[in-house]
Amino acid sequence: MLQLSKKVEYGLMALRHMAMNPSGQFFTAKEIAVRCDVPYELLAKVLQKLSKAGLLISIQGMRGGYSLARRPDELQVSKIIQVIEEEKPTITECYAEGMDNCSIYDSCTIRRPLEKMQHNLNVLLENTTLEQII
Amino acid sequence: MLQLSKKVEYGLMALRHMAMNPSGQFFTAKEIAVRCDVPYELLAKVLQKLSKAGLLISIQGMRGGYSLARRPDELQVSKIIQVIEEEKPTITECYAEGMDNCSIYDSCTIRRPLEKMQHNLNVLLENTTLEQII
DNA sequence: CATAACTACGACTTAATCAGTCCTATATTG
DNA sequence: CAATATAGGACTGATTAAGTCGTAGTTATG
Repeated sequence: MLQLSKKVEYGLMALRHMAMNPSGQFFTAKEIAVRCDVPYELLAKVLQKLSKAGLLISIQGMRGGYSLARRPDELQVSKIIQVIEEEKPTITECYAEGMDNCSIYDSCTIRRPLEKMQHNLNVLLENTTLEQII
Repeated sequence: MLQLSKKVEYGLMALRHMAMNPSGQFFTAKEIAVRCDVPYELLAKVLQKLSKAGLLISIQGMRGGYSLARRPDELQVSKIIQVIEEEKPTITECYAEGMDNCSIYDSCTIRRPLEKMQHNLNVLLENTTLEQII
């Protein structure tokens, strides 16, 4: 309940690992997986998403790897979650997907009231940057 | 991701329904289920938990039902979630269950850094009361 | 130019959790 | 004692998360 997924956890661990080392340095997925004791295949996909979204720079081929594309203080946790999960973190699905996916959309009595809570969560996740969780 | 469960949603809807009517009034599970357009059996269990935890007063038997045991402004969302889920809302399992349930507890590099975020979430959920989501 | 060391990406399997249903017991009223 | 509630255990099905596998494409280097 309200928990981060393993993918997000692994992603944060990897990003933290990179942020703790001199900027510009490149790391392979395998190296990070070993260091963070995390399943390689899963981590690899997470890194691919982060790279595709422009949060990481990737270099293919031998001597390739990943490197942070932004300064840690510019990297919001909300953005990291959004990229990895492919959707913004929402406390209830209708905020993300609208009425089409909610069978009681019209009769739902808490959608509007919960908007405040959602807003506060947004602020919290936007204000938390990678730098703060190093 | 970071979403409330249906049980919590239904619980909040039911509590809101009660809070919007004169205090002291009793409601049956069936009545609330119909009004909120929510599965009766599931809702019934949620109400039982809330009552067992002292957030609701229950009266059994014919002409029975549930009533709020506290004022809406005394009912924290964090408490409601905790009762329904039977655990405090945590962004990562180790905060709730400790090292026994986490295979990488020792090597986990983000547990301590994330404590700030967890703390901020706690504050948010504690400061949001039922009154505010009416 | 072949090979080793990488990223990229889709398909698949398994595990875990959540949502929902059903059944029975117990309490209370009239 | 019949009707209407809460109480609660057991079960099934649906959905999602987690993890695995296979393969293709890219690049440095001997």
